Amino acid sequence: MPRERESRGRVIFHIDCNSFFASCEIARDPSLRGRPIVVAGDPKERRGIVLAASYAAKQQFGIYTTMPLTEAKKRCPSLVVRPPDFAFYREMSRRLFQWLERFPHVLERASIDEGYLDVTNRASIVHPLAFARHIQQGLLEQLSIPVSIGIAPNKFLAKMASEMKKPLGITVLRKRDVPHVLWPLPVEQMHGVGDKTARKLQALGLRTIGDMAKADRTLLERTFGVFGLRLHERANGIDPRPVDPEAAEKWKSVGNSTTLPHDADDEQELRAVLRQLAESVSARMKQKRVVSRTVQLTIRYHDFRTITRSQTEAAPLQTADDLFRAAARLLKRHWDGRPVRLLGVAALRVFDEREEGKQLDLFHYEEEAKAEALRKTVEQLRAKFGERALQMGAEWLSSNLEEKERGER
DNA sequence: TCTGGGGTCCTAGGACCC
DNA sequence: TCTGGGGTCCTAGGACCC
Repeated sequence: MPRERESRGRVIFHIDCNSFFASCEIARDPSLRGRPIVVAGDPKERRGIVLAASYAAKQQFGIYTTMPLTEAKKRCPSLVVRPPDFAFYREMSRRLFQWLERFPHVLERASIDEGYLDVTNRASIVHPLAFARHIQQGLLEQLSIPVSIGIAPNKFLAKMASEMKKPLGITVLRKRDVPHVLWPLPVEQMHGVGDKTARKLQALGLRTIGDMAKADRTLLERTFGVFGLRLHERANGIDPRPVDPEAAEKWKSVGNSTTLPHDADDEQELRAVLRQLAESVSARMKQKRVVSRTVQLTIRYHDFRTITRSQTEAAPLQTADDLFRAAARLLKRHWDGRPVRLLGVAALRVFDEREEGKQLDLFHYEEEAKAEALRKTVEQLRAKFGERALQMGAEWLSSNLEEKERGER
């Protein structure tokens, strides 16, 4: 089936915003245009790394994302620094996708600043290249957001293409271009290959995307499992994934985390942070109209070792109070008392709040089934051991439970 | 120059059920 | 007394991306 889809010859755009956070800041304050600017946190609060750099900062000063702000300032003393404003970037992202929705094509929101457009059936109306230029100009004029566009027969190649010319590039990558354009590139430039995978590939003697494309499939499968097979396919320019307009609605989790201004080992202080995180997660869940039964706590210790602990509740949660209680319980149970660098709260496996009723019904049904089973067991025990033994057992159990609860509080 | 904050997908093991 | 094989749900961690 994937083959069939491939052979139909799709036309996919990958639209990628250039230095999105920095572009948003320039859109808000046009006097920054052309100047070296970065979005970065406050170094005094240990959030001092570059989240986004304008093209002037990148090209003239060699500043890049994740570079410590102190280093960036060293390279460019006149650097303009803006603190991150994620709510504003989310709003700009919303406007950007709203603008793209004017077209009748299938649109997938892939992240805050990139999306895919399947223009297959409309390609004959306007030439894809002209259409790409139209989109690029429109977004620049209407929202002051520069984008690069990759045009290819599938998502992977479109993504690789949009990376090739920045900023404001438009790049066409056909299947037949793969051997001479993609294959000479080193493996770490392939989307999906990070540091660890690149090192493993190099250990196998595979240094370029072409090496991977021509490698033995079973070798890649033995080393990487299904991921290895996918690497082999992609290296050969094959990617059957459809552009999925519902991808963004299938939100899997909503979370917030924060690095503390200093390492903290005071429980009250940590609980106060959890309270704030719970508030913001709850607000975002309400905005998205989702609820969740699973709450996850993230603790990063001073040595950067990070643990996650989660618990699934019987009934769905959404309020800040409920999220806070669940997170605080996890903290109580799993924090080992060492100084904490970062805390995070997330709602996992979220679902539409309108489904909550159904889930609750199911929950009650299950609870009733459990209660019924328990009643039966009790009847059997009574018949076997008599009333007195049953009472003694119950007393012993409840005193035990109380002890356990005291321990947990 | 000590390393942000938002996510997704995959794997693997254990509990539990049939 | 020991034990199959399939499925689902839950939990934890790792790799990766923007």
